[in-house]
Amino acid sequence: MVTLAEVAQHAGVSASTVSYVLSGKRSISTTTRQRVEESIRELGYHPNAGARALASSRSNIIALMIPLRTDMYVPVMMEIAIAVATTARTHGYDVLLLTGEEGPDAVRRVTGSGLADAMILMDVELDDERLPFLRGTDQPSVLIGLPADTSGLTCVDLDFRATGALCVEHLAKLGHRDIAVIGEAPAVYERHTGFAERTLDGLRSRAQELGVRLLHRPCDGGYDAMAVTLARVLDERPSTTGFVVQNEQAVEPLLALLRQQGRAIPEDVSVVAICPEQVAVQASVRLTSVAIPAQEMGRHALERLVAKLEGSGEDEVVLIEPELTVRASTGPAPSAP
Amino acid sequence: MVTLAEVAQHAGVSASTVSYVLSGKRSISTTTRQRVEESIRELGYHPNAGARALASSRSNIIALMIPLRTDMYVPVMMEIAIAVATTARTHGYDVLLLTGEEGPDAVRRVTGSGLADAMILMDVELDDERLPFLRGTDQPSVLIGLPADTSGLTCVDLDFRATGALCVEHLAKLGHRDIAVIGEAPAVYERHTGFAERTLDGLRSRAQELGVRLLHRPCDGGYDAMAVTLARVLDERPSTTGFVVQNEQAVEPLLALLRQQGRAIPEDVSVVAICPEQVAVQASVRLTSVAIPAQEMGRHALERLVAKLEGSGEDEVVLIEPELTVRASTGPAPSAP
DNA sequence: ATAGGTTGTCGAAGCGCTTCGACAGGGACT
DNA sequence: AGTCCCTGTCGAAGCGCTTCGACAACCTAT
Repeated sequence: MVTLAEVAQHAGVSASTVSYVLSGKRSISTTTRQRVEESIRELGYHPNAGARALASSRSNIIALMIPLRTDMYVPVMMEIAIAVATTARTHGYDVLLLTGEEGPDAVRRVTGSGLADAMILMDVELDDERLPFLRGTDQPSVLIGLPADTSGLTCVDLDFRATGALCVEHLAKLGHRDIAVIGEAPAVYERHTGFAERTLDGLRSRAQELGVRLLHRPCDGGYDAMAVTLARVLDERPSTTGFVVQNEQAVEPLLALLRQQGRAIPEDVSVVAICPEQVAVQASVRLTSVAIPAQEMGRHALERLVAKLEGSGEDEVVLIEPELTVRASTGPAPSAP
Repeated sequence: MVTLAEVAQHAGVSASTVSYVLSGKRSISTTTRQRVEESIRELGYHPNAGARALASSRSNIIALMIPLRTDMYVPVMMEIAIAVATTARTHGYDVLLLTGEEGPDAVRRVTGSGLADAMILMDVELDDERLPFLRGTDQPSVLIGLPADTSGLTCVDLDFRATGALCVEHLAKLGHRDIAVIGEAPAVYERHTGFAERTLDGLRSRAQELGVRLLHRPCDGGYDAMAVTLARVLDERPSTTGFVVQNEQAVEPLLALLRQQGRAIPEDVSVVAICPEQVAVQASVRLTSVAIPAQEMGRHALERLVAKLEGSGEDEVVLIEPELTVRASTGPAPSAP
């Protein structure tokens, strides 16, 4: 293992000089800098992370807490995680992966040990039990998702209220007066995950404003669950011509079942999905959808966090503006016979 | 920040004693131990990770390098990552998330800086450029996936050769004589990812042994790609009655397209999938499948790695035995008319 | 020419922990 | 009673780095 001291000796300067070359915290003459850099390259020197963390009390590590639930759509989580990790690298940080399993203890452990300089939390519940620990420390943090009380917190999320509104608007404009909402798995609502409720909120209030009837049903992923849910919906509201789906695992089943019932998309029924782009374009019908900008969320979260670490970040709730892309799954409501 | 010294003072012992209580590396009398533990609790002490790493030259961190490609099935990656992370915690390790982006440099950086004690690599190519760096360091590592040359490496993977064989056997036993293999995206083969080729190997050699005709076609995910591929396959080999799919994104499209052509599953055609359990049971037909045991792979990899860190692990290739579960998508080949 | 300000470099202290060798005290033996 | 060996504890060194204050050397403005 090559050490700073060895580099210093090789370059004929003191250790502190090498350190300043590395950190740029003091000015160094060009000649010295070059000599040092040359030595570093020649010896293949890599600063020791532990020593650095100890001396500077910064680890240059950011903790990312991801859920280990399986009822959420996994690729979105993954995409966020990867966006966080790659963006972190561009700022000189590495990412430590924590699973939700440990819960609040993980927060304490990581902040207490100085393992990470800051943390990003995903899958935030409305009344998340990790929040007190976050508020109780001066370690910067960013949530992906919105809790009920955001005071003193920085949060990044898609504006799901607006997303809901957007979906209803689109369908209403096409003349649909009876809309069914196929939601996330019941467990997601039970645990009071903010985004699901906020979407619903947006859907409902816009529907009311526009005089559209709304029927919301949570639904597990897969064909069987979707079949049951769809049957109930059509039984209760046979006049339904518009669907909003917010559950990636239910999208394809819904399309298949509608087709199976002889309802053509978009001639007889229209479907709007709230899902990642990839799902929308790879589905059996190219779906009109509001995209979940996973990458953008990850990147945003990380950048806010870095801003806070550098002292310039204020607490703030960043809501990403939703965008609805019209594709082949929506069309004018069939006129009454 | 509470330090070791403060705990020691509070408990009326020396710092080293506290350290030994924590590490258990020397015997401590019960009374002292209790007094120290009490102080630790009372003061809310957490050992400083940096100091620990510096003094002991062990960071208790394991690096996990995940691919950031999108042509692989993401949930599997995620599941492996989570299994690694949770298993790591039970052994006292944390996990650092590296994305494939940095490539070999990341290996150098992490081993050089002592940031991590060991690493796990996913998405290994047959002639992976990270391998020289792995072989060139004495830091333990485990690969998930198999490169061409496994000498001096520890690898964990599903036995994809056996998996391929198993699929053919099952279909052959049911009387199918013409089998089409819908494979991963072309890019996966082009990059020489081991598992895809090994599966093909297993499929082919078993097919030959059993006198079954095999037609292999790579295929991108989604409906459009699948439609093109399927049309070609049926054109070239109209007598095809059995399908093996190794591409999660192509499974549902395949099923839908077959149905659309009026081919009933499993009466007219049989389909065997190589995919995670969840995909198999959530599909529109419950699929006969060979499961990809993501969790098991992650857990295995981590446990081998910990064994190596503790000095007892030998280099070794661990191939997980595939299991074929019969569900509703396979049945006897239709007898010739 | 001198005071004052820059700029570039160095030495030393110290971050919080682990670990080694030393050693006091108490059995269990001769 | 003396020796030996445990067991439990302590002190000190040191891990590799950052950072602070000091200071020499030079430059500029009087």
